[in-house]
Amino acid sequence: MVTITEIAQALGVTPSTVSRALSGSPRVKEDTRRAVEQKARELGYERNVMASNLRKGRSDIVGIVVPRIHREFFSNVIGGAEAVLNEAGYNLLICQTYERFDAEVKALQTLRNNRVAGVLLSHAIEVQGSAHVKEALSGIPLVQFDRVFPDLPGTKIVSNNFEGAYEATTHLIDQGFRRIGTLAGYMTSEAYVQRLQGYRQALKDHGLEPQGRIEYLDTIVRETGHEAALKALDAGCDALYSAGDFSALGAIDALKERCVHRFGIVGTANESFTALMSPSMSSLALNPYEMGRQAAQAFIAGAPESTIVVPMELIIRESSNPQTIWQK
Amino acid sequence: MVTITEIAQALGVTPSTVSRALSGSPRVKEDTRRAVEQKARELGYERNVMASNLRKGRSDIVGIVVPRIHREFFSNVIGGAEAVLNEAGYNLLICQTYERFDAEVKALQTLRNNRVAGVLLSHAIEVQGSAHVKEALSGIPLVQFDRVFPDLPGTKIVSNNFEGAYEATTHLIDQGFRRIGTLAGYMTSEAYVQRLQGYRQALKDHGLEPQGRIEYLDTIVRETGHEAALKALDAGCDALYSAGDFSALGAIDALKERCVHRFGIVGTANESFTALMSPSMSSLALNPYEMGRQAAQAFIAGAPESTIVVPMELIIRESSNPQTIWQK
DNA sequence: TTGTAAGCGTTATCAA
DNA sequence: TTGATAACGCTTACAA
Repeated sequence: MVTITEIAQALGVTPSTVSRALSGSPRVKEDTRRAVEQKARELGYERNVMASNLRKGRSDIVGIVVPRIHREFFSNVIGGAEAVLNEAGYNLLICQTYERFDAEVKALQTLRNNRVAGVLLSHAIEVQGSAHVKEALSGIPLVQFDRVFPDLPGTKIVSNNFEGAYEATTHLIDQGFRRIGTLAGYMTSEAYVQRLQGYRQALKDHGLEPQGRIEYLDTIVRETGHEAALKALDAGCDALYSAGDFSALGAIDALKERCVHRFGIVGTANESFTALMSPSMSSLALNPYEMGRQAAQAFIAGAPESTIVVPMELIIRESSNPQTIWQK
Repeated sequence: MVTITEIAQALGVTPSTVSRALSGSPRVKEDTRRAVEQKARELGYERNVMASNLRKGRSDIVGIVVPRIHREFFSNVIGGAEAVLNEAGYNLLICQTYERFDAEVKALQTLRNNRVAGVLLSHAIEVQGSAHVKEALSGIPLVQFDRVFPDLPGTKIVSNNFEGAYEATTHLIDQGFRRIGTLAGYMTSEAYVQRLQGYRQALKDHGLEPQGRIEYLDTIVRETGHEAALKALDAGCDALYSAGDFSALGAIDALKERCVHRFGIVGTANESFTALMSPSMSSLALNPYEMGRQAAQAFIAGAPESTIVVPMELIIRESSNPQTIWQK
């Protein structure tokens, strides 16, 4: 492995000069710089990142902590962040928590131990408070996205969940549905809370506040969506706004089992399967690639205390059309 | 940031002793070790990984290079590798190539510059030869998986593509289909070549070698699958074995457009949308989690020159049933 | 069992 | 514009 010392010896200068030349310092004669670059290429020199990082006291790695990379939302956030960060000379170290609290703790410790330059974080569902983050990341720039804790420092990147859910619910009302329930996700997450509030507000503004409980909490996966939808059918619902696509998928399972007529569904996240299903699923699309870009930019810009809202977009497909026939 | 020197001072010993105590060396008195561990906890010490790595000449990061993380195959490989590597004290640095050659080159350079302990690699489709890998990774342990170059050193983890494609094609024959085409992927990749050979062998063994060309190369995404399927229909095919799920999806688009009867399709990879579609898609499942585990274990074991075959499994659903009705 | 000392390769500070 | 020097924090021969 070639070092700057060897380059220096070959050229009869000191390592300091070589270091300056290679890191683009202005305090180097143009001739010298060219000679150094030439020789470095010739010898196949590559900077030892570990040594450089040690000396500089920081690494060029940015950690991103997500529940699971195979969720399209998160892989697209990663794509957006990666595009911006690579451009700026950073590398992305991806950690998955699989929605578990201890995995999130471990991931943050690992990142801290590796002295990462910053952390982009979307919390695991199991996480209820932010103490572990404060402990693990003091001094390390933090940007939260999607699932954020307001009491943590740094930039937060969120969707306009309230407005989005309001629009999705209003769309169901416009389609003629009148008893609209919701599959509401976990109330430990701000995003889900806001979607629930947007849903409620839409009903209220249209004079459709429900009799009886047709809000189903803690539904986020297919199975729980299925169970909740069966209850919703029994409760006389004719539509559901679901705060997630997978729970909406479970609900559709229930509709098909019962061969229901005139029932509307809108999911949230616009996972690609929503377009592939039959009937296809209407869904409130997030904008993950843009959220990833914004998160990375906020980190690079130095993460001032702020909240950036990335708008959602309602994608209308067959599942919110009253004419749609639900059968296997 | 607390250092071993501070711990040493606090205890009246030297940094070497602290270092030994914390890294589990046997050359330390049990009392001393306890005292050191105690004090380290007390002061909130965390090893500076950058310094440690510099001194040891290697990092505890393993790089994994994949085309795209949101493909379920790859995110599951990553999950399997992660499980094994975390257990062994390594961290995973994930790089995406988006199927582009220059991104693969850049990723390998980045990993080399970071002095990663090893690299797990599945090549981008654009990559035609292995010279760039040899150049970038000389001296770094390499494990290839799925898309491998036989001429590179190190362990290769592959699927039994020939046997799998043979089984998938035979299944279509058993279902009564007689003029079976194939959407064959890119012949620059061993995996696709072997699937094509398995398909051909199955036809041959059943006396069904086709008249005319019904092998469609370079089909891997939905659009090209759609185009190829239209040609296959015009060529009188009554079934298709597709070496990928996305191209099979495009083919199904074509079947639905033409409202075809009695047409069988089997895809490859068992992406989760295959189960969600209607009609659902039969698919030749890979075993990505196991492949990731095997790749990581091969790296840890020291990657001898060998090839590990992970078996595929045919998942039979509606698309290969002659009774299935194809309509929108 | 512990201490001494050197050095991993780079960069920052100061002086020339 | 360049050089000398020290230091980042840790590990590891070797010596005691």
